[in-house]
Amino acid sequence: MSSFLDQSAGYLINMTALLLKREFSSAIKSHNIDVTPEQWAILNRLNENSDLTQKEVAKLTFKDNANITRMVDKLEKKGLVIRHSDPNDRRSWNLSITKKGIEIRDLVEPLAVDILNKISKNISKKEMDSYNKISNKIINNLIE
Amino acid sequence: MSSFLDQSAGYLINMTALLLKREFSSAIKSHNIDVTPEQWAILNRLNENSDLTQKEVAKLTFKDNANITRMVDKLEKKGLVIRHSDPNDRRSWNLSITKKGIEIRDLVEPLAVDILNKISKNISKKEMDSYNKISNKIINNLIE
DNA sequence: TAGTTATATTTGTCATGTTAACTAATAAAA
DNA sequence: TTTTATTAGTTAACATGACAAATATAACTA
Repeated sequence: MSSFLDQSAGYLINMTALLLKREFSSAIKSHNIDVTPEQWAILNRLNENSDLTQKEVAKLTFKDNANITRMVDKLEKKGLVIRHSDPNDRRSWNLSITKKGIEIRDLVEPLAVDILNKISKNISKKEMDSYNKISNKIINNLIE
Repeated sequence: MSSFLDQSAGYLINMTALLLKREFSSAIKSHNIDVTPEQWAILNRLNENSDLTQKEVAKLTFKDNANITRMVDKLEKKGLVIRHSDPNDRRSWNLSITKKGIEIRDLVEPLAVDILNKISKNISKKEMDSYNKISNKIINNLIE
């Protein structure tokens, strides 16, 4: 016996995200790259925007400040990110990605693209556009 | 500057699941119910099927055996689940949900339904059906 | 039957997500 | 300017997820 919830959007969203993250992690690992998907997301933001504060990274990644602290600690230890003191506000850090950080970011990007291709199998571009549009609607319904 | 990945299916799936889980957790907490969404998922399975082993629960919930051990520990401590020794295989447990477990499960179900309604705002039934269908396709692409 | 292999669960370790409490620094108000 | 409130970041505690190793039992095979 199985619940009607098993085919609900909630269940499916959760399942999809779980499998997707598993796939991404394992792709990164199989290439012997020492970074997690979450750490990569941070590297990505810092690659796009230099001198973000931790708070700004938290906002961009929809994560908690406390998490960012810990993850930046790890990224700093690995030499992928540097904390610079902010001359205007001694409470905050300006973060920058290192050369090594950029290298790692660039190594992972094609793996992300591969996975995007993999999940799109048997799904037309039109369908995927519609899927993404509805994802955005759901996100907005949850953010409000 | 933002990456093309920000509107990719991967990013959106991840974001949707994150917000959805946050919403669910906070709904449960705001009703002062002492259970996590993941624990509720287990209660749900045991409510549908009695005498599942931990391995079976793990398979149904797509989780790790080790995680199930720990979550069942917590559910047992709270008196929501009982471990019965399996007469045919002394390695495994047969799990059953308690009366209190069923009560908790039943309290949370309407909250899950509320959230399903909330995320469906401005999305037609037809659109949502298509969304779910594509979710299933993506899941299959990831499971293969 | 003895020895090997497979299985179900447990335990430990590490990363992340959530929450609360805390520190230091800035901003606002009296 | 002194007090008060807010803000950025840190730390600690707990739950989950992934992974590896360990234990006990079951199943298989020579």
